[in-house]
Amino acid sequence: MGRRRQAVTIRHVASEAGVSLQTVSRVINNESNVRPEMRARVQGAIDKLGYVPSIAAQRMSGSRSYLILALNDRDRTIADWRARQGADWIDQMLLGGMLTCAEHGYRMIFELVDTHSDHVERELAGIVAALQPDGVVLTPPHSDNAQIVAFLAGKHIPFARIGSLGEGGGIALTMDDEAAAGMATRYLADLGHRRIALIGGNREYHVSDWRIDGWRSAMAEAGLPTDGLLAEGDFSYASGEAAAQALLGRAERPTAIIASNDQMALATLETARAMGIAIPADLSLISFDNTPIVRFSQPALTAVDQPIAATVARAVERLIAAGNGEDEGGHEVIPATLVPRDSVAPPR
Amino acid sequence: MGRRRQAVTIRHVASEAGVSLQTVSRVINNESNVRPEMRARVQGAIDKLGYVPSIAAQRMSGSRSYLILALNDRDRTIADWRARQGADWIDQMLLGGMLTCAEHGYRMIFELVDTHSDHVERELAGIVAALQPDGVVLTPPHSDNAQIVAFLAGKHIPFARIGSLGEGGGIALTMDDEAAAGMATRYLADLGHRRIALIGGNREYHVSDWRIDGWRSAMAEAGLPTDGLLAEGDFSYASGEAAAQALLGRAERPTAIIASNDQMALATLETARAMGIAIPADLSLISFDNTPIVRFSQPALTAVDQPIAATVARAVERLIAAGNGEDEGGHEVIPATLVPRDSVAPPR
DNA sequence: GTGAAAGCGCTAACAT
DNA sequence: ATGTTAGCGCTTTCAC
Repeated sequence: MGRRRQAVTIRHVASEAGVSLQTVSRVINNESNVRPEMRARVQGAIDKLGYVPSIAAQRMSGSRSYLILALNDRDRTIADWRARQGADWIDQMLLGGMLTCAEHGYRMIFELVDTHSDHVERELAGIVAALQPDGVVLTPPHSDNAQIVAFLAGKHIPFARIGSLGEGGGIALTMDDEAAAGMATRYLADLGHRRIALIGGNREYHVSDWRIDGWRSAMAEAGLPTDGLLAEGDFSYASGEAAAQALLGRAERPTAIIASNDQMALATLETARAMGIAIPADLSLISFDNTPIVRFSQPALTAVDQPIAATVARAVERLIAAGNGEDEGGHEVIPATLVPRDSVAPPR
Repeated sequence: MGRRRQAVTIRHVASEAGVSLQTVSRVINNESNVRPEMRARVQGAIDKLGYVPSIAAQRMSGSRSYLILALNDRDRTIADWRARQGADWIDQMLLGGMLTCAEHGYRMIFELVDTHSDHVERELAGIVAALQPDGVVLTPPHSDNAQIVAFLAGKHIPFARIGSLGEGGGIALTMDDEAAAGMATRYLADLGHRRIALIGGNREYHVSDWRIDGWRSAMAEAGLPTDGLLAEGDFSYASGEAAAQALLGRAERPTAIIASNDQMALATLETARAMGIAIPADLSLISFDNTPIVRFSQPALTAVDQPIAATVARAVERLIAAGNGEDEGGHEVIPATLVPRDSVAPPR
C-alpha cells in the first residue's frame, strides 16, 4: 500500500505564496492579523495547489479535530438493520447531522456503543481517544446514561443529549412530544371526535410519558373524559395489537385512536381491519414518528412527524458553538408537526 | 473548550512497563520481535492505564489511518432521506461495513460526494487529504465514475467498486443480478406462468441490463416468448405506473410481473388494484431489492433480496487485505436470494 | 502583522 | 530482541 504521505502540505503552500508556514496556518484558520492582500495571496496558492489540511496533523498540534461523534445504541441499531424494517431514526440523524457538520467544515462520525454493558465507559474512552471528537451527540438511551454523561463532562467534551431533559449537564434537546400529542388530540377533537384513545409507549422512554401528558391535557381542555381510553403499549407491534383489541372491544369504543409509534399504529390498523372496522370511516387513526412505512399502508396514516433531522442539526450547531465557548448548555425544544394523510375523518 | 491533549500516551505506557516507546509500538501493532513476556508486560500496562492509540498520531507517523471511507451519491442520498421513504441501501451498507471494520480494528467513515459535478476529483481529493483513509468503498454511480477511479488508482489507495465490473482497476463486487432475475423468472415459470413480464430499470445502471438479461435467458430456457413483455421503467414510482398500465392494458396481459425495484413494484400493485386485478389471484408480482416497505404492502411482496450488507462486508475485508498487499483486485459475485411472501400464486 | 522555534503522539529507519 | 533518532503536518507559543 505504500506509506502515503500528504501530497501537498502547508509547506508547499507557504513556499508557493512566499510566506511563512504560520501565515498559511492563520489563513486556513481564518485568524486575524493577516493583511487582506496576504490572505488573498495565500488563498490563491491554496486553490492553485488544491491544498487541504490534514485533520490528523491539525489534531496532533492541539487544534480541534473537526469531528463530531454521533453515538447510537449498538444492539438496537443492529437489530433494526438486520430485521430490515428500516432505520429511519439513523437516516434522519445522518441527514441533519452530516449536512450541518459540512456547513461548518466539520465531519460527522457515526459509532455504535453498547449501553447495557458494564464497560460503556471503557468503550467510549477508546472511541474518544482514537478519534478525539470536538463534540458528541447522544441519542436515547445513551442520552440518559449516567456513566456516559459523567465521562464526557469529566473530559470537558461538549455533548448534546437528544430526547433528554439533561439533568447532569450538556446540551439537552427534546422534540416537543407533549405539544405534538396535544396537537393530534385537538385535531381530532376539532373534527368532532369525543372518544379519543391513546396507546402509550414503553414507559422507560421519557417520550411515552410526555405523549400521554399532552393527550391528557388536550382532552381536559376540550372537556373530554379520558376514562378507559388509555391503553398500555411498549412500542412493539404485538403490544399494539393487544392495546387495539382492548380498546376496540369495548361497548363504547373510541372513534379515534392515537398510537405512540408507527408499529403500534400499523397493528391497530390491522386489528381494526380484522374486526371489520373501517378506517377512517369508523375509526380515525393518528400515528407517531412518521417513519417511511406509514405512507405505504392502506390507507396512508396521518402522523405526527418527529423532527429528528432538525433536532440533530441543532445539536451539531450548538456543539460547535460550545467548542467556541459560545453555548451555555441547557434545554431546548424542537417543535413537531402533524402530517395529514388518509386515516382521519370526522366521526359518523 | 480546552486544547485537549491525549490523557494517556504511549510514553506513559512505556514508562509504566519500563520499556522503550518502540516496544510499546510493536505490541500495539502486533509486530514480531517482542518476547512474549515483554508483550505481556506492555499489554498489562496498556490495560491498566486504559491506553488507546491516537489515530491522528498514528497517521502522522506514516502508518495506516485505520479508516475506511464509504462514498455515496450526495443528491440521491439526501433526496431519499428528505423524502423520508427510507434509505435501506445506506442502512445495509453501514451494517455490513461498520461491523466488518470493527472486527478488524478499523472504522468506517461515511461521506457523500456529488458525482455530477465537474469537480468530483477536487471534492474527493479534499476528503482523502483530510481523512487519509486506508481504503475506499465506491457505490453506484461512483463505482463507474472514471475520474474517481483514476484519482484513487493514481494515489494507490485501495478501492472497491460495488455494482461494477471494474474495468479500470480496483476490487469489483457485484450482486448476482442476472442470476437473481433468472431465479425469479424460473420460480414463476415453475408455478405455471407463461406470460412473465419484466419492468426494467434505468439503463444508466448496469443492474438494469443484468436483470433484463437474466429474465430473457430464463424465459428462453423455459421456452417462453418475451415479445411485448418488457416494459421500460427508470426505477421511479411514476415510471412503474406507466409500465404497469402498458403491460396490464394489453389484451393478452401477463399473469406475472417482475419489477426491477420496489418502487416500481409498489406502483404495479397500486395500478393493478385500480384496474380491479387481484394480486396474487389474477397477477403474480415479484419485486427487486427487498427494501423494508415491501413487507408492509397488501399483500406483502415476494422479492429478490439484494445482499448489500454482505457485499459491503466483503468489500471491506478485501480492502483491508489489499492494504497488506494481499488482494490482487478483480471481480467477485455475491449471490442473491429470493424471499417468498404473498404476492405470488399459480396462474388461474 | 509576520516569522521562527518547539512540540503534539506516534512509527520508520537505523542502531545495538 | 530492544532502544534511539528523526520526522510526519500542523498549531502553538514567543519573538520581531
